[in-house]
Amino acid sequence: MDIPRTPTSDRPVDRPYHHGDLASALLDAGEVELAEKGIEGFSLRGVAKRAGVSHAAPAHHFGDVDGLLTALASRGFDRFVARQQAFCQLARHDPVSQLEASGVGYVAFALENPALFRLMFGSQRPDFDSDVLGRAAQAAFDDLVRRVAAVTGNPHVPAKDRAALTDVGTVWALVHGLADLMIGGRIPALCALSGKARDRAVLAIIRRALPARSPAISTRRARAHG
Amino acid sequence: MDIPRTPTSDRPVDRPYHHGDLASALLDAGEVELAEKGIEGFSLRGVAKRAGVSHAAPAHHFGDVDGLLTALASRGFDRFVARQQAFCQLARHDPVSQLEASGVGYVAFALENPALFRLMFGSQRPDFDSDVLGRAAQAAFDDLVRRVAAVTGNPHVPAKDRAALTDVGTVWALVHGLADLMIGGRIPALCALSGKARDRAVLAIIRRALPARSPAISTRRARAHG
DNA sequence: CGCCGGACTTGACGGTGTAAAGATCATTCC
DNA sequence: GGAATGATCTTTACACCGTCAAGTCCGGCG
Repeated sequence: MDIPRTPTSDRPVDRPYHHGDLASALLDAGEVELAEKGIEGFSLRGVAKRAGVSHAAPAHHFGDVDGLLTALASRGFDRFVARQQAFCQLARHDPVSQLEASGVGYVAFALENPALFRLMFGSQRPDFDSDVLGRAAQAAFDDLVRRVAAVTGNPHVPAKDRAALTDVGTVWALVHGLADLMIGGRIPALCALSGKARDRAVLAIIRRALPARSPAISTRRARAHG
Repeated sequence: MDIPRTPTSDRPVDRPYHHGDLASALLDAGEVELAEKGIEGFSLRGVAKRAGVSHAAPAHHFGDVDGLLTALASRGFDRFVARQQAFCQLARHDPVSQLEASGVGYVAFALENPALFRLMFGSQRPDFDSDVLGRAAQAAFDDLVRRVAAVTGNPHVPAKDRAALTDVGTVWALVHGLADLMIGGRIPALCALSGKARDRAVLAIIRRALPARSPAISTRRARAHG
């Protein structure tokens, strides 16, 4: 730290008393804190220290620690869908390839941001009833439903239609489970891989579970067994 | 509290200074604390209070909070495999039915013990390098590998054989993802169900992803795509 | 110019994990 | 039998945490 300071304060003199955009600075600091300390070691005071402000400053903008975590999770969902879209744009444009690419992107995001991913899917602390987070999470879910529907050709929403629920649930559960297990290092043979090799292995697993390329068959088969 | 106490102490007089089996009493209390407060609100002092013992007593037996959580996770894995076996015994004895039942048991355990499940699979705090937890977790993994191998007929271990890795990874990821998403309430249409109806829906999803009943086909198809 | 209100700091309080030292008791050894 | 020993549990203390209340700073409006 070589920022000039007044003799009596730790606050840099070139930064005004009013930060200007402390809220987003706290979000940036929070993301770093989350990535470094993990969700279990996350601390409001640590975030404040990273942003160079007093320990109580975050509460002023986010209410309490859960408020900051909610905002972080919301931001995470935005980047989450963006990451999946990035993978989709590199893939072929048929529905199956798009769904597969989206799944590989899902797993890639999780491995790139393990603590954030755990915050988004494995924590009780973010408030999913809040407007901003609720909307962000719903958008991610809608994306998935849309891509699955493009493959199956079933236009119904999963909440009402049993076959659609089975279809979406299968894809989502598979990809999500893969992401969660790999974050935790529970599949050593898979976690040992990296980069393209890892993406290929993930893709193989996704294809292994979604072998039926023609839409009608998969949904009917699921119904026959139910 | 109507337990008789000495005037100078909060310790009940009918319990000796030495508890006798405090370690296992702390494990019981820890399980309750975990279930009630969740992994995020879990506190060593809370466990000590539940066990009626001083706040520093747990550290003597488990070192620190992570030590207690490690022991709890280990116990959890034991009950986890037992729960799956219970479902298997009620199912038909062919390999496919056994694997399916095991998956339904996996999800059932997760929903019955959400916080414990999250501790076992979604937390960095338990020490999986410790002998007792490492062994318990490995036993659960071995069970899964064995049941999958019984279906595919592939005798290789997943760590060495790519097709076996794909097979086990697929099943595990699917069931695990289902469990984790349902714990988090992320699939409302599924979470709304309960009891037998829920088990049927879970079974439908498992069957949807494992449609290939004959072993050779599935593994070869996975290889052809990789 | 005055002052009003949001932005941020300071100080304090209860709760938490854990290290160190003290108290109690079962066991063993003479 | 009686003392020594060591494990078990308690007490005390400290640093860190989240959060509340009060105080300080400063842009903007009257």
